[in-house]
Amino acid sequence: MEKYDPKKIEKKWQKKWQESGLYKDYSREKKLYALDMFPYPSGTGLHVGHPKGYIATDVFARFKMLEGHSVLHPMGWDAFGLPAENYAIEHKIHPESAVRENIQTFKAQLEKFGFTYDWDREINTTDPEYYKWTQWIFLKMFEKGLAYESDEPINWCPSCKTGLALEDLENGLCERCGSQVVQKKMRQWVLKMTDYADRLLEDLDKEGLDWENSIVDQQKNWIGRSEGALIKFQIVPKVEPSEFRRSNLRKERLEVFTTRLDTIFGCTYCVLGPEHKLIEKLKDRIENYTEVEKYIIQAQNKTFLERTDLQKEKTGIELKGIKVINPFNDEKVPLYVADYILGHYGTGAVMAVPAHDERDWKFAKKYKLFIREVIKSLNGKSFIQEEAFTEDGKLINSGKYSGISSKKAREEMAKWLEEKGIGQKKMNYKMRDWVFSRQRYWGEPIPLIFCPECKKRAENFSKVRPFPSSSEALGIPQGQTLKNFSKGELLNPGWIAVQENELPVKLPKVESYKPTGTGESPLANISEWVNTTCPKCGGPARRETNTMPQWAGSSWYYLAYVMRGISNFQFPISKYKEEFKKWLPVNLYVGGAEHATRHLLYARFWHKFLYDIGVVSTKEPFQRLVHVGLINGEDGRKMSKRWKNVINPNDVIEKFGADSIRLYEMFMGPFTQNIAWSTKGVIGMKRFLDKVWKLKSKIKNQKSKIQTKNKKLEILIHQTIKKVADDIQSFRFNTAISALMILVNKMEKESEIPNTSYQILATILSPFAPHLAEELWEKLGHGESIFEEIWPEYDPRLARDEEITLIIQINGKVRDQMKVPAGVKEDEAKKLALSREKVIKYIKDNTIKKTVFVKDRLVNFVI
RNA sequence: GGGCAGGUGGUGGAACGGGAUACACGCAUGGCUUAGGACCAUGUGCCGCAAGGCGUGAGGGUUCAACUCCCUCCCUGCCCACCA
Repeated sequence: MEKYDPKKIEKKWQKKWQESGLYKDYSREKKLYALDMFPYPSGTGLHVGHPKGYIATDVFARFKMLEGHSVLHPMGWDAFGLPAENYAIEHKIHPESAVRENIQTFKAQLEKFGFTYDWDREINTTDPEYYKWTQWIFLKMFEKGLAYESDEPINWCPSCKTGLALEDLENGLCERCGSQVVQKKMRQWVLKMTDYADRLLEDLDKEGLDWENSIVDQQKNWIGRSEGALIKFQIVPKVEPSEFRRSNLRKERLEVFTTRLDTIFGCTYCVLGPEHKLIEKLKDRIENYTEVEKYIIQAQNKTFLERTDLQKEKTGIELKGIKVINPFNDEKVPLYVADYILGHYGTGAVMAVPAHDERDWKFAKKYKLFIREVIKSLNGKSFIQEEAFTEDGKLINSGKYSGISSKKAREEMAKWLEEKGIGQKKMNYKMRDWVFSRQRYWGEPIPLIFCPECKKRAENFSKVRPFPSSSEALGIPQGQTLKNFSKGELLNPGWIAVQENELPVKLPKVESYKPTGTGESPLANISEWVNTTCPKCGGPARRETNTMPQWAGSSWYYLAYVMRGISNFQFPISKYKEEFKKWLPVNLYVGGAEHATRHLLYARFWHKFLYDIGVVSTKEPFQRLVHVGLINGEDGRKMSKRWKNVINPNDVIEKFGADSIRLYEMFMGPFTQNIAWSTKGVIGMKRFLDKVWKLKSKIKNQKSKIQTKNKKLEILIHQTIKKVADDIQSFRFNTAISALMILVNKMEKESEIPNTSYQILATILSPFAPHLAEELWEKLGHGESIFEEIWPEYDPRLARDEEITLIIQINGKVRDQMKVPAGVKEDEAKKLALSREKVIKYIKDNTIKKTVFVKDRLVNFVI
């Protein structure tokens, strides 16, 4: 007999499958959209870790095809952004050709696995026809007032020479290159993601998503909603009574945010972050301003790392001459500046309650400030001089609120604040708006044009009708423009949207695509591209030269695959709505956990926006999300060039075949877990496939269905059909394969196997080892592909054993076992058990106090 | 410091509250062979000649019965981190 030679059969089937369009039957009633997080074609090629997720979706896709679904299973390239650009700079080639080369490498590698991709739907985020739509979505957001220009300080990476979103930092270092990030004020485009914070948070629970807890929690954590209150502390005016009226200082207030309003009677001082604007305003009144200024400069010079490193030691300085008034007890308390207060969270200022907050407690101890206890723990113990008590409890020393619970106090105090008009309940979020511009070449150009004339007009218009800055407060009907200006154009005077029919705004060719370092994108140097005319008034205007971040193109790509089914990205959007309805939401989304807080939040944000403007009809894009565990090097360390432990899938496929590596990566352990690679393990899979191959010689060609002579084999087959199906459905591939192995081991021991049994084996193995299964199928004389088959049905009665082994325990310890017919009754089982020699020996003359019987499982005698 | 996931043989790992270690790797012994990362058979948690005893990070608890549920603690990985 011929040997199993994966090299020979795999190429053959890969070619046939692609040519026959086997995967492109999209007409079936049942539909499934299986999606992988698409790769950055990075230049180093794939290592064996990358395809793990792709194999899983492929197994799932093939399984669903066998169950009669039309399956959409596409693949594409996320090719914009820093990795591609840095690679290009390093190798001194244009990013475009680098990307082209790398895609070729990646694609060649992927094709060897025999995936069910519909390559007709391949996408590439750097294709102008693709980013036309990335730009279009941005323009829609701009139009609705969700994009705004901002000069706020941003995180600047001096090495990558670009601004970074908070999400792009790792311990204060640039995630890409590890450089120290500095704060720099810069003009940026920012997307108002915080407008969607509540929906992004709540829909995680409300929309019935089938996501892993860990990822849901990470997102919730990142959004970081906390319920609290805003309180205005009046600043004590330092003026003579006669001047009081004239002074505008009397109106000066300090606004703080707290989640522990119930502790406010324990507020013995307040603290500002070094960035707080009030310091500058009160400059003249601060008696020790020189020292304060010194402290602030010091604090700002501290790098991100230093500020977090210095956790143990809290520093700060009092603003001498300034006091603020606690509205609840009219107490005048001192005001400090300290760098443990973050400028960007809440209002950048806190009321300090040292008795009930860890940080305030440490600070108060260090500077010997008064600590007043106002919350008593329910067990009454108090160690306020030893440590802060931060839990809820009962209020004391709190005027009329004394005696009530923390929870109730928060309610009532907030009500009081609102009545007095000096505060209110307020949600706060850790999540911030998305800094959306990058000062780099290799990204989508932001399709906006700056027109000085239109700026004047827009400003004049805004003067006539004062324009609120918050988009939700605008209340302008969707799509409507005022005096020809969209919401976005009025929010950002002078910035005019490129017309839809002018899209895409293509990236121009450029001499040097290296960052300029001045904070401007290299695009700024190309005057013939930058200088243009205003689409609104026709006057001279300039293009925006910033580009979009890498995350832009990946925030909607799952829609692009669907669009490719209809046309190659032509306008208008209405063309695609039906198709979106047909395929969305994505039924299965598989990818790395590292995207839990960035890509997945951005994509959900964009999807919700597209839902709001009527493009898609589901509130969430991804119905089921599974995260793939990493494959580490054989040494247990992360696979990387640095450790010389990288394994190229090509080499593995060359030696053992694609089916073996597919099988191995699914068998190595629980899918979501990180596990070290083992080439030995692949060998084991090759052995298994060899066995399956050789089993063919045992086929006894008989026509009848699973024949009854070999009842045990028949039962095992039915059990395996069920087990493999259940396990694939719940991503327990390792145990599915183990079940297949048990079946094969059993078949091996038989002298002959019915033809039908062998065909069932081939079918249920086919999602994992498609090439081998297809080859065997052909050899068995079938003209059609095995993937046109239907997943075999199992007989639920047969899937259960009819003879089972009943365990006999004495005092919970296993002492004996016996074979009995399934479904045996308690009395019968007891009688049988008690007649057994071993049982008699153990029981001797003890009395049986109790007997526990579990049907088809065990009988336990307690003596 | 917070959140999440984990801790089971020499290794990767199985196990609806019911036989701990399925399946695979490795190893050992024997066989086979024109010698290969081949194949076949048997064995393989620990102690013990055996009967038997002990075993799922540690300690407690619930239960007839705990890897599984509850409490306390230790350790590892990932994510977040002065978040008011």
